[in-house]
Amino acid sequence: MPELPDVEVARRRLDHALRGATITRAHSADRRILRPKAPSALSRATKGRTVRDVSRRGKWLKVLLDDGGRLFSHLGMTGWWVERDASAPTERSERARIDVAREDGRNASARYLDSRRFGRLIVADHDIDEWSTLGPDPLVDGIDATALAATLAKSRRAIKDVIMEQTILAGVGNILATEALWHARIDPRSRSNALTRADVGKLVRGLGKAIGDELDVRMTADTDEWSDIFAVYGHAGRPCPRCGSRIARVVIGGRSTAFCKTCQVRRGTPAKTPRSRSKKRAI
DNA sequence: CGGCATGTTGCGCA
DNA sequence: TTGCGCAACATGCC
Repeated sequence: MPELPDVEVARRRLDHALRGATITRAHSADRRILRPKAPSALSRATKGRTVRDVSRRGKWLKVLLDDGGRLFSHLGMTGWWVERDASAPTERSERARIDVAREDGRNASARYLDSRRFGRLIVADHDIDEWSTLGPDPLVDGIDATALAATLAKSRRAIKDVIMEQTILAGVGNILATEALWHARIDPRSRSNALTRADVGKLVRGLGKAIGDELDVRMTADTDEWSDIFAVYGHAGRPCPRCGSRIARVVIGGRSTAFCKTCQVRRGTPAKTPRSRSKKRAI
C-alpha cells in the first residue's frame, strides 16, 4: 500500500520494531527483490549490527546500522512491513525477515510481505542514487511553493504527470496526485507551465490535505485493511462530493485519473489531442 | 475469462 | 531535447 502516507506508517512501525535493537538474524532469498541478489547479502551486512534509526524519503525507507551500513526498502505496488514476534510463523507472501534482540528483552521480527514482488530491498554501504536524487519530501522537508512554481514552469507536460515525478516531489503517487488536484480544483490535464502562482499555492495545500487525511486514517485505524476514503480516486462515474457532477476518468501517463470536469479548472491548451479514436466509453 | 491495480524502467516514435 | 505511449515485471481481486 505504497504512497507517502503508507510508507510513513511502515517507517514508524519498522522504527518501533528495530531502532536500538541488535539484529540476530536476517534473511531473504528473493532474487527479484533483494540487491545484491546473493541470498547471503542481507544476512552478511546486517547480522550482529545495531539499528541506529529508520528514515524515509518519498516512497523509500532507509534502515541505518551502527557501522554505517544501510538497508533501503521500496514497497513497489504491494509491499508491506509488519511487526511480529520472532517465533511467529512465516506468512503468505513473506519475502524477507529481520529478527532482533531488544533491550527490553523482547525478540521482535520485522517481516516484509509483497505479493507482486515489485518492491526492492537494497543492501549498501552508502546512499544509493534512487535515494539521493529524490526531490523534496512534503513531510520531511515541506514544500516550498515558490520553488515548486519555478520547477513547474519549466515543463509543458500534464500537471499530474509532473507532480508524480519523484525528483520533483518525493512520495506523490497516483492516489495523492489525483486527490490533491481535486482539492486544489485543478484539472489534472492542465499543462504544468500554465498554472498560476495561486494555483500552485492551492496545489501545495491540496497535497498537504491529501497526505494529512490519509495519514490520519492510517494511524488511527487498528488494521492494515484498505479503506476507501477518497474524494475522487477510484470513483469515476459517481457524483463529485463537492458539486455533484459525474466524476470523469482519463488516462494520463498510462495511469487512471479521476477528476471533476465541473469544479476542476483546466489551464493551458488541450495538449494536442492526436487521435480521438472512438475507444469504448467506459462506464 | 478479461480487466484493472497504490510503482518504476526502458524502448520506440514524433 | 522533450513528451508521450506502451509493454514489462508478477500476482490478486472483482
